[in-house]
Amino acid sequence: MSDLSTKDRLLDAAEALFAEHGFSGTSLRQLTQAAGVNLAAVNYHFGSKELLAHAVIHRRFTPINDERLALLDELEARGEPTLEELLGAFVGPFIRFREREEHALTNLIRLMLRLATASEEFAEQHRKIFQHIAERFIPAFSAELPHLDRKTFFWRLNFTIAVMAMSHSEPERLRLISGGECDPHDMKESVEQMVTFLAAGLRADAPHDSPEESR
Amino acid sequence: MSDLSTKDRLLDAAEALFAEHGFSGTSLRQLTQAAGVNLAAVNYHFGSKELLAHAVIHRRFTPINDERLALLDELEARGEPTLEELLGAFVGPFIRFREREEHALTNLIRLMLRLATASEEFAEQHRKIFQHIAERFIPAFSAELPHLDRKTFFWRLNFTIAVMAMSHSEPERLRLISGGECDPHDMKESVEQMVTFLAAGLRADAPHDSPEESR
DNA sequence: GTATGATTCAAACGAACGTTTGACCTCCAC
DNA sequence: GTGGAGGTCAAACGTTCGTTTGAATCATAC
Repeated sequence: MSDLSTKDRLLDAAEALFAEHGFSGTSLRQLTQAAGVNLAAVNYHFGSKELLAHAVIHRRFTPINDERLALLDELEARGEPTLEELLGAFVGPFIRFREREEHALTNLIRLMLRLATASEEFAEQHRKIFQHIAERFIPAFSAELPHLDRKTFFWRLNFTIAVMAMSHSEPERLRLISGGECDPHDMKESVEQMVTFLAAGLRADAPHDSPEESR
Repeated sequence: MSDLSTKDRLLDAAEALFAEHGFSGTSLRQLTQAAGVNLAAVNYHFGSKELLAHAVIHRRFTPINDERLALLDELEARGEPTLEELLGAFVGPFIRFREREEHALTNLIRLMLRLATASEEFAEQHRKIFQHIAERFIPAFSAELPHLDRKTFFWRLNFTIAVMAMSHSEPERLRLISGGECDPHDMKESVEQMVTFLAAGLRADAPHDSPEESR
């Protein structure tokens, strides 16, 4: 059927099935059958069902986050980047990944959201993956939003992450609420809409202009 | 332990456990034990594990959505509402629910997001729950954003829903990325930050000022 | 008190689960 | 060709799953 290795076929099948039916909702028998490999292959190659899920996450997010950091390096080497450029580096790698593999990212982010609440061990793993991203992007965004107090800054950064995550994890809701008028898979439109909306939200004046705390 | 009916105790336990471990990750044995009722009670009162999940969703969202519609009625009776007032009616009932029952809403929205992708039947059920909300709020928001073409309007409405859903379903990420500086459970702050951010994003000029399509 | 319907209970049903095992391939080094 | 490591395989392990059953218990009406 395919010339991929057993390992890769398991990762591909796991990515799709875990996202569709959840971690516990997917049995190793379904999974190995979908991958066209033997039932015992999961435990042979990955050690357990749980470690397979970790491997699925890491395979995808490592290159995406590397690209985000590389883009930020590039921007900062050219001088102080604009807010729009920063947002482009923040969301762009996800968009380009989706252009190459349409459904993989949706599956991946759904899986991520599900596993994050599944166990402390998963949460800790995921925290590690995004630590470098936070360390680099928080100061960069902060420098472009000097009028915001720290609290407001973090609230809005969290909103930004929410928009990104949900846009990728639940793309079909856009089609549904728009009555089919919008195409969530138009990647050029997606990044334009996201950056415009988020830039305006981030730039707005802080809600309480005379904060009693943390300026 | 409590004077609640068997039905209510099952709904409470299901809401918490489904959200924490997922639908398939929660066994009826765990669930009935947590509720302090007999294993057979789920099938006796609800018919099946799946129908119990439906009941959990409906019990909570029906009053919340009723309150959202009532607030909109009230606003429209007083004349044309501002964008901030509309956002207040859109997000307020969730906030007030969370003030009463701290963890219930987080559990509920997580469950909703998980079940939405679980099966076509679930998705259809959920579509029905929000149909009236869409029918009433879309024209109201649209009237306050006359400068937006229809496509841009729907993209941003979807972003708005994303911010609401994720803020409630993953409150702890805000605390994490802010290094503990922000309190996601400060409800007054939450609604202020959300409304300010979303209003600015919604009001921004459309990304392509000379759209070749749908004005 | 006794009949009746609603509810709860312990026990059991067959099916499916994640994991382990040991035999069996395959392929390259020697 | 012989040895051994890496990989695959069918089969079985004990456990847990959602659901069903039929008897026991409860509340209410007569």
